[in-house]
Amino acid sequence: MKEITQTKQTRIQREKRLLIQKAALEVFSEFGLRGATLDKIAQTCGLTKPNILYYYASKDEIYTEVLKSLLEEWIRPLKDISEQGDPLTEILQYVQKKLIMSKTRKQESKLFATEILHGAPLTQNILAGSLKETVDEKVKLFDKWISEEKIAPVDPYHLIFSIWSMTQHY
Amino acid sequence: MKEITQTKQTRIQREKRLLIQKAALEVFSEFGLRGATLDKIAQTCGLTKPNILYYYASKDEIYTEVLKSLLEEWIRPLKDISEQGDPLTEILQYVQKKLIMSKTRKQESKLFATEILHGAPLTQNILAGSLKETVDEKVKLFDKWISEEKIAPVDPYHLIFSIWSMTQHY
DNA sequence: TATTTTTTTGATCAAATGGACAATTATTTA
DNA sequence: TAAATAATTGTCCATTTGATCAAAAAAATA
Repeated sequence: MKEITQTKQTRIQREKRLLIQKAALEVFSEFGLRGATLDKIAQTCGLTKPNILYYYASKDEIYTEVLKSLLEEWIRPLKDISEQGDPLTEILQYVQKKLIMSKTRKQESKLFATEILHGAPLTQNILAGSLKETVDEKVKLFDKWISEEKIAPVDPYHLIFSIWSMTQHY
Repeated sequence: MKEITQTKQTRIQREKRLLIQKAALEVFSEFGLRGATLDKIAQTCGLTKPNILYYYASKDEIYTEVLKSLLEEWIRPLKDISEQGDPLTEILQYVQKKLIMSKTRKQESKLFATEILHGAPLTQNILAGSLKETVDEKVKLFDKWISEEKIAPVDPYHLIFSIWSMTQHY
């Protein structure tokens, strides 16, 4: 059965898919989308190339999947900034979360940064939607905080971007 | 004559080499080292693939050359920070220079950032030497300024790195 | 202009790589 | 345990791509 529906996944399917994703993250983050080969991924997870293609239709599909799950986790800290909380506390918490992530998750960090840098060849849809939406939402919140004189009057986009870029490279 | 000595370059050699470098920068910055193909570079500059290989021995050699000339120009602002000048003025000038560069030289900026991010596959030697040397030199200068209480006591590495990462992505 | 040197290109190659597929093996289910 | 389904693999293919080379064209030089 080529169609793998999400309703009933075999134990093996779950295990192998995870195995592939993990290996793919490793290889993609080191060599990039085009530098990574199915052979390398196969070798990394100890599977055969055709076996990998039994679980994923193509290399691009693996890449997209890895990036999608990565993305969700990666913008969560931004999403977590709450309107209810104290502005300074919220922002510092965000910085701290991002710092921890980029320190403990080097591979993910690198892959994410590369994607952003290169305009996300395959992810533009995902990124454009999810990320931009969240950013825009938080920009509004920052604007509100500024108008209430709770934080200094800075360009909200610039603030988010600054934090992002500085916490990205550690 | 395969050996192209730097002593006597033909007019054509000078022209074509520049043409290739320019096209290569364009293609490399968009697709990365492994994503860029000789065909794409050839197409971009309107030459034939074998013709390009008449001027450069390999794709890697083109990449290295492009990056080498890029690098020199790119760390110049950091080098320009002078011990004689006023600390704050010097640092702000550096920020301004970097900002202008990353705004007007998007391709270079992207390629440089990608290199740093991925540990500079082919450039490690160049980068390790030239860049690290300059950074270390300026770190010492910052330490001196701090001990003289001319600037706030921050981690010099962190300061340089912060400025770099923030001014890199515009 | 004749000769030499440089430049260009068409044809071609070998290696790498993404992917297809039928056959085989393992696992699940009836 | 027999049948059905899922998982695995060896083999093969088509395309891409970096690189070669000999021959032709262009340019420089004597």
